[in-house]
Formats: sequence, structure tokens, C-alpha cells
Amino acid sequence: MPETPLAFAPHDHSACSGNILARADALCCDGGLRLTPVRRRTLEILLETHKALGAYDVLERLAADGFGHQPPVAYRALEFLVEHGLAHRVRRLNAFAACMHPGEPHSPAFFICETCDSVAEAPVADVRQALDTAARKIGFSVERVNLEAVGRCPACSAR
Amino acid sequence: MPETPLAFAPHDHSACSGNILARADALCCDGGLRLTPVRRRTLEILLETHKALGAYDVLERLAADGFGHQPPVAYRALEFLVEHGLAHRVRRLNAFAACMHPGEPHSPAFFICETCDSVAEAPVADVRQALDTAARKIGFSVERVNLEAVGRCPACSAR
DNA sequence: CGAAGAATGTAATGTTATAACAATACTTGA
DNA sequence: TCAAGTATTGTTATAACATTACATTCTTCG
Repeated sequence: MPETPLAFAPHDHSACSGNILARADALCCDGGLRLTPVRRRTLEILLETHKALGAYDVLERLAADGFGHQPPVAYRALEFLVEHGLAHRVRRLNAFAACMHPGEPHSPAFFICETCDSVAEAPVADVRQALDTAARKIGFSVERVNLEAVGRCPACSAR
Repeated sequence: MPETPLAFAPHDHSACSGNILARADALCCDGGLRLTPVRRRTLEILLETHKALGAYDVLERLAADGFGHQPPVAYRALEFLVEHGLAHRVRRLNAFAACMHPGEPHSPAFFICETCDSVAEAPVADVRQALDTAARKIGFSVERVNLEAVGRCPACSAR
């Protein structure tokens, strides 16, 4: 069965985000990491929608919540989340999205709908493997990968 | 035989870039496009090295050559080249690289060496196909794709 | 407690990218 | 050829994204 990513499927979003937030709490607790108020709030903000948010959008929200007003506030929190696998950076959009599979090792690709701006993270282990193979053939050793596709999500295609 | 991309192989670079420039001329001529002086010079600049150049680096070079000093000068030329398949945008680096296969339909991935900054464009039709398959499974229709890997090139790995 | 390190706040600045409009050059057709 | 329309370039200004540096506060742990 093709697993439709949550971003493209109707679902109980508050359960969805609550779930991930709980997992983030657990992961940080286990890993001796500090999911401080700014960091946790930042993750909550990203989790509100299945879209990618720019650092300044996040900052605006944080500032409204009483946190600092300067860019580093947002960038630092986002950096923490990305570094520890709780969020991803979407280069194509200069933006950030909450990770939908925190803790699970996964090779994600991002599917960006240019009509509704939703961003889905889908596991694409086989694609990643194919890329690694291609890299090996040319003697390149891969550290990190960005796989991003722009197009139309199921809902927007239907219209 | 694994085709090592030019960027990672010793080669006669002036022949390499001259060749591509000639093909660019031909393509534009055929397609009724105008490879104007700024545009052609921009392509030449990109072709000087197998690295990606930022728009402002390109601009600096263009300005030194007597073209305009303002950002749009570079961005417009680069946009033209990208639009017509003569260059690629490397999102990971906020930079641009000359296309090594102008005119040929190809699904490139970019292999970015974080040690020497060289950027190789390698054809990865199979990777692209795997991604398209993954997209189809979730009902996403792909328009454009960015495949970018950061790591170490053969030469830098050897050291 | 008190020192060391982590995290946050803030100011300033650097970097990348685009909008808007004026001026010029090229093309086309009467 | 010349005028009208289009494409291209020049320039100003500003928007959007990101980092450096340093002061301050909070946590942890001896």
C-alpha cells in the first residue's frame, strides 16, 4: 500500500502534531538534550501546518510569544531542531519544516506543492540508495543529501 | 564504464568549456534565442571552473568587464541561462553552475565537494525515475527536481 | 557556593534576491 | 525607411534571508 504522507491526506492534525511533539520530548529526554521553551515552541509552530516556514515567519511568532525579536533567536532554535532530526531544512524554499519521523532513521524527499504550498516528507530509501550507487560509481562519498521536488499535490492536481 | 564527470577528472578544460560555449551558441541560434554579450560572458565565467558561483561573484566579474554593476544584471543573465538549460541553480549553495550537457535532455544530480568546492553534474536518470515512481505512488505530479549531494570528491577522498 | 559551559538576548552587519521604472536596442511590417 | 512594439539592459531602491560578535542569564556539577 502506498503510504500517502500526512501532508497530502486528511487526518486528525492535532493528534498528529501532538504525537510528534511527545516523541520529540521523549527523544530529547533520552538523548540528554534540552528542548527548551524557545525550541519547543519553535517545533510547535512548525507543526501547526504541513508547510515550510521561513525563519522570519517563525521569529515573528516567537516574538509574539514573548521570546526575543532578533533573527538569531529563530535561527538558533531551528538549527537545534535540524541538528537533532526534529526538523528539516527545505533549501528550495529557504524554509524549515517539522520532521514527520523524528527518531526513525529515514531518507526523506520533500514534495512541494506549488499551488497550495504544502510540503510532504516521504521516505525514499530506494531513491537514496540509487543516488548512493551513482555516487559510488564516480568515487564520490556522500555525506548529506537534499532531494526536493516541486509540483502538484494530489488535491491540487484533482482540481 | 562509470563515466566520471569532468569536474572530478583531469581534462583539457579550455577544450571542455570551448566546446560547451560553441554548443550554447548553436542552441541559441537554432532556437531563436539571443545569447547577448552579458549572457555569453556570464556563461563563460561559469565555465571557467567546475564550481558553482554566487550571483554576486558573477556580477563582480561582469562589472569588471564593463557591464552593469547592479544585482539584476547578473540575476537576469543567470536566469536566462537556467531557463534555457545552459546553467543550473545549485540551491544548496545559493549559486549557479554551467550545464555540462546543454541541449541534451538529462536529469542531473549535483555532487558538491565540501573540501574543494567543486561541483559535478552527473546524469542520474535512474534516480530521477525512482523519485518519479515514489511521487506517483503518493499522487504527486513532479514538475522540477533538485537532487544535491554534499560530500567528498574522489581527489579529496584520496587525501 | 562558585566556576564552567550552555543557552538566550540584542545590536550590527553581511549576503542573497527582487520590484519597479527609465533608457536603449532590436525586430517587424506598412 | 520609419514608426510601433517588444526584448534587453541600466539603475535605484528595497526586500528577504542569514551570520558575527558580544553581553547576559541560566544550568550543571565540583
